[in-house]
Amino acid sequence: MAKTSTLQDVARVAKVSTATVSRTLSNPNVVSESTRRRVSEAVKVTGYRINRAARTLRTQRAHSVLVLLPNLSNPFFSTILEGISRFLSKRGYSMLIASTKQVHDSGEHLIDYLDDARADGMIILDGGLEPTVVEMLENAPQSKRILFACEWIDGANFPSVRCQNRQGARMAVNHLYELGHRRIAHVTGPDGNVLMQSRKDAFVAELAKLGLEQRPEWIFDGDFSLEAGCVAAKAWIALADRPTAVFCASDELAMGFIAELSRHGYKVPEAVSVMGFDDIDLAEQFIPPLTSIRQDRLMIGETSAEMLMARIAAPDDDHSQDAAVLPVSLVVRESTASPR
Amino acid sequence: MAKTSTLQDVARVAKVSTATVSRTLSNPNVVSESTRRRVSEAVKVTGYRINRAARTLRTQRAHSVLVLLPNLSNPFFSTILEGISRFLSKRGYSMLIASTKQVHDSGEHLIDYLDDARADGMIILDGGLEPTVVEMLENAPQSKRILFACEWIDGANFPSVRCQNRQGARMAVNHLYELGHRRIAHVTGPDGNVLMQSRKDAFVAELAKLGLEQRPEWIFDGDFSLEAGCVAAKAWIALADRPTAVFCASDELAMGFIAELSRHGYKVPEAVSVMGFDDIDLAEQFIPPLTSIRQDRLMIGETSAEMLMARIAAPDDDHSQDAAVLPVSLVVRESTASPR
DNA sequence: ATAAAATATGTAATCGATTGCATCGAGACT
DNA sequence: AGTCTCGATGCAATCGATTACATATTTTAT
Repeated sequence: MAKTSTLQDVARVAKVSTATVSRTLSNPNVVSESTRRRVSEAVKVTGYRINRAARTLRTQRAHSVLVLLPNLSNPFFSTILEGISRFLSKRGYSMLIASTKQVHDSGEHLIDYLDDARADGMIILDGGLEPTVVEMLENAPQSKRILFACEWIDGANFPSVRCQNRQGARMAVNHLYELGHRRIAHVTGPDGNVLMQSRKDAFVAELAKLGLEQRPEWIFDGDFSLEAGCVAAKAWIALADRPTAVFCASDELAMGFIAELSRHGYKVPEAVSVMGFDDIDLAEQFIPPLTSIRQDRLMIGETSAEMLMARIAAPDDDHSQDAAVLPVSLVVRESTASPR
Repeated sequence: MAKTSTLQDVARVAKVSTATVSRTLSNPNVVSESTRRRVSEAVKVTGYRINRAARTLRTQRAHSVLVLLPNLSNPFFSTILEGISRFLSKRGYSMLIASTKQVHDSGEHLIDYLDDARADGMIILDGGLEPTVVEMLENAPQSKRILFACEWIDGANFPSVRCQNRQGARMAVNHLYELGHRRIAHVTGPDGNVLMQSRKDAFVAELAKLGLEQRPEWIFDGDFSLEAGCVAAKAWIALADRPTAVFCASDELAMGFIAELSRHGYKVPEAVSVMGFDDIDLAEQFIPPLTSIRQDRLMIGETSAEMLMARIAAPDDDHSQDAAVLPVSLVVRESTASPR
């Protein structure tokens, strides 16, 4: 059972120094054509694989990126990860995954991942970090290698990739308005969440702009989850004076909302139009198929990875303005209709 | 901006050798109480963080594990990842994620991850690897640090963690039988998949055992996806002589099936009882709430991580019989009922 | 033809932590 | 007192790749 071979082995076989082998591999155009061939041959013969630990130690580059999720079991993130991973693997980078909660519970600090040469950069998909953690990240010498995606931290100066949340909410309201709805409710995301705030603010502003009636009891506090959608549905049912349409801040909310309504005998969109946000895979197969605001999660992932890599490659360039805002689009399906 | 400090720095501050610092950190009981205190103090003062690349290089232990998925954007895996990550982070290990397809496309070999000191072990959630790849993995010197979870490779000798697929299928058939169904159909997983095979075999065997009628056209070829469920539903509708119940090999299949039926005006469970397999989060909120076979994905993850770590820690022990088969349970909801 | 410049390659230090071996001092035993 | 043990610590080699610098060789310019 052959131990995995090293640069030395390759050098010996190719009858050159390790320096030459190393150069052949990382900077082929500085070595002559003939040695290049000899070395390539030797690499093949020995089955050489670079030892990443050694390279990392010497170059201080881990060639890997950490992706931080609030919660690993949330399927919302899977496509984003796919996008990140695609970009990274094209560049020979690996993807580490951790959840903020677990890192915290295990007594580690987030910054350790950058500190201890495990990762070169960090993509954070969690806008709900504690202020002390945020402050630590901002003041860390590695703060330039941190990027937020989807969510972000208000007031902090990290680059971020996000979708047009306000625009999405506006599109939602206008879609419902054009169908003829004049009494429109909203189920929000979790308290304090930046996405929920953007979407809610834009929702309120758009209602105002259209001159629609607004009532406090037509805004239901939620948290993006199915359960919260159910709770909101109960609240809607309990209203004496019910809105004819509901814009939910996430597809899961909308699904929970519809599910709960259905348990009480209300049909969508006949009794009420309901729409979501995100356009997750299942939205199309839900009954009724869900009208939603689509965000391109694959692109969010790819863009994040690309921006982070650029910052890692050139940390001193001015990236301070970096903030990609990706477009959203309205996907009309069957959960919305004109009020009867 | 302080460069991150090294063992040398700590040693200097504590006025001991680097050897002593290293021992204090990794094997505290061989150093005296007093130096232990001095070193701890120095660690705190300097803000020392171990450099993992250096440690990996020296010890040949990366303290990280690679998890391989067939497809990153499949939300089925997220809870499993959560389970794996929980266990790993407890042990100070990191989790790398990659998809078999991407690794393949980027021209790398799977085994490279173990070869190049990036990961100490590998959990593979993809039973659909190409035979040449499987053969390479089997013959690699690192083959003892590979484990399959959920899916596995028939004929290969890797340890694995899986759920009781046959038992689950039996429970499904019996549930439908007890409701009074005598004409039961099955929508399978993808061709060649080990899960689909187990579930289908057990389905067929159980029908036989109960003496129920079997017809080739009552077995619909699927692939675990929503779309395949829709296709199967169309096929069901086209049948002259329809089964009264359908056992789908995955929840997504069942959802697609039900969604398509609903588009054609058929209601579940009135027109036909439908059940799934997996009990994904959404099953409960689907309309109608889905009867399913529940597998504990968190436990699959944790068990996998635990078994793999044991093999990494003691590669020479005999683990050849290792195969954990985790229990499944029937969750009855509203998508199944007695035939009218 | 000769100096200067450009190209190709080798030598050896280095990244930071671990660990086998050597050393030293203190207590135990005869 | 002399020898032996044992615990605590230090010295220095080591893991494998990269790279500044030195050296040797070839090309170009004058």
